[in-house]
Amino acid sequence: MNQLDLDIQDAISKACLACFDAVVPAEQVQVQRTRKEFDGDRTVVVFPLTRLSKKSPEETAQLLGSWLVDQDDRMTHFQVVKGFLNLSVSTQYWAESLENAINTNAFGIAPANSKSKVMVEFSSPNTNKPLHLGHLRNIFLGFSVSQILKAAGHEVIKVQIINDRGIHICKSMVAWMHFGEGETPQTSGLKGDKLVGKYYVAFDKAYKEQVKQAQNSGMSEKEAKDSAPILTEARTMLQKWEQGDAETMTLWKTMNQWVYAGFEHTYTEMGVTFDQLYYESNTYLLGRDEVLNGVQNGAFNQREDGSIWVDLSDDGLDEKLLLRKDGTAVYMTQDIGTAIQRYKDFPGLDRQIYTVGNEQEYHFKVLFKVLKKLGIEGAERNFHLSYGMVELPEGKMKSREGTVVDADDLMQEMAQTAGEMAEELGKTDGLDSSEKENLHKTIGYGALKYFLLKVSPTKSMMFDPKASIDFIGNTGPFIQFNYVRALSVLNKAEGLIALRVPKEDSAWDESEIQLIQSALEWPEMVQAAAKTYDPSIVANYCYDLTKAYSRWYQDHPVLKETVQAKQEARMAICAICERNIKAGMAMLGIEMPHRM
RNA sequence: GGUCCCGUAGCUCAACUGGAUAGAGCAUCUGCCUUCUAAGCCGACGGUUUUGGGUUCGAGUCCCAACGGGACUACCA
Repeated sequence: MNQLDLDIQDAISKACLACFDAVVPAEQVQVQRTRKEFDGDRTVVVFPLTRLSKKSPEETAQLLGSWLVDQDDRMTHFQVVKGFLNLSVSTQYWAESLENAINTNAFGIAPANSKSKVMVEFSSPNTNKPLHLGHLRNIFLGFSVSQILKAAGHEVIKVQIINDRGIHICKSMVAWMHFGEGETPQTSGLKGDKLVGKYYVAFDKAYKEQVKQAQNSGMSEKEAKDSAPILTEARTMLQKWEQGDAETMTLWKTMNQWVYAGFEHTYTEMGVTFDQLYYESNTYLLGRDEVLNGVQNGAFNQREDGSIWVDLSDDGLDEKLLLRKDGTAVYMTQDIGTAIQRYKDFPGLDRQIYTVGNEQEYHFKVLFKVLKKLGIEGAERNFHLSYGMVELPEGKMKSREGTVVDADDLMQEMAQTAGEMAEELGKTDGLDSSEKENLHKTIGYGALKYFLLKVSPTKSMMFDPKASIDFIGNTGPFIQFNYVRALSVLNKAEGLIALRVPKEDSAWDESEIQLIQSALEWPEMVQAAAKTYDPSIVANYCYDLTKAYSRWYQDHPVLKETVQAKQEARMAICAICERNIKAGMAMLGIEMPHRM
């Protein structure tokens, strides 16, 4: 909440005491921006106060209004509509606030490291197949949230846990040994993750054939599925891996390196980086001791067969397995170990944010409760940044059915479409080929990121590859385009018009005062987005501000304006919009072009 | 069966966390380039917020029920 609203709350609280002899805590006074169809800038909702004033809503509002206008010289006049007290704030106040904002370095951004240290985990891929559309939502969300938290003053550590071990990797390895003929990314010209993914598919194909054959020779389906020779091979390989067999380890390392190189390429294209990587092969054994300690402390209980469970029925959850009877780890065991390890790796870590799909909500509820039972201080502050599935028109993505939308392909298509459109509109005349390529990527990737981030994370969303992503309307490129226009004005005005904010009423019109108010809401938006871990708040703010700017831009020329004060006022509007939009889009991981 | 999400214009999404006449974009129709970039702007069309109750000055928002969609409920990861 901004200072003006706080002051109004405070004043209303005092006014209630003075006028009605009633005690109203300031924070209970509802202050909001006045709807545009009414006269005024700020609205106080007086309905809740009528019980104390013992007067009608209109009468109450009248009394409070005159008291306030009398006391606070920022208020010029007021109007009462039903139970709403609409206050008009002086143009001078808005102009001064705008001046402050423009003179503030990085307006809306809190000082670095002024708040607690947080860790954001996102992406967290398997190493047996390439990244797809679902990963894109995850990665953009996680990255954006970390940028937002940083802007809100937190120290942020971006991590991913790489799921680099297990039966799925062994499947790719076995298939490569059978069918690969020594193929490498270099010899095949394939991206490493694509190459490994290709053998994962090859495994599945061979496996299905073997199952079918076995069934044809009279075996039951279950038996056939369980005893397919190629699956047995994969299992054997997993055992060898766990024993540290040298040959297996070498192949495993080689193929994983291919995948990492492939992922790295994709992350670079996205503009995404990590501060620390965790590998499951290093962490999957962590956690067992923690669980055993928990048994000692009485936090968990061990059954007769030796398996260890946590009883969360008091928290409305079930009993949950933490360690198998043979003493081996389950997913939860590993996550417990990894979480604790991270607290050790980063002393002073306040909390961890896990960007993982909503199908794992139950898992994380359990994890946080378990951490609490283990005595981790602040475990309840951890947050599962849960997001809905990205659905395709034909239903869910299924890698086996070939309905996955590949991340690299999609990004490339986006850039290509942006290029075709730019060409058609004659936007890229005079640019060399590498400048063109960069511009097309900026626009195409911007459209994709914005599309995936403008929706609230909790909602599942529809993605139609043919129709979904547009470059006009409520889109990333729309925002980029208007940013470029603002930038263009500022560049052309440089040296001609001073960046100076005039205070007199005659310099401003109503639409400009509205724009100033929207621009001044920026810091609150950053805080709100950080508090709820929700980039869509930033995305929607950027759009709303851009839309308002674009409307205004249409009939408020800057360079051609002849009245100096008005010209300066318009310059200031362009400047603050340009800055806020750029900062907001940066938090979404979206670059801004200089022309388009 | 139990738990959790979701249901708003033909489609994709908003609605400042209980406030005023529910807003944008797409699609459809229609105007505006001799004007700082038309990937833009103006206008029109489009709604019983799934349904039925309840809470109160006031409900898309909170509570209950029903209907519809999704997820979870593995000694898988």
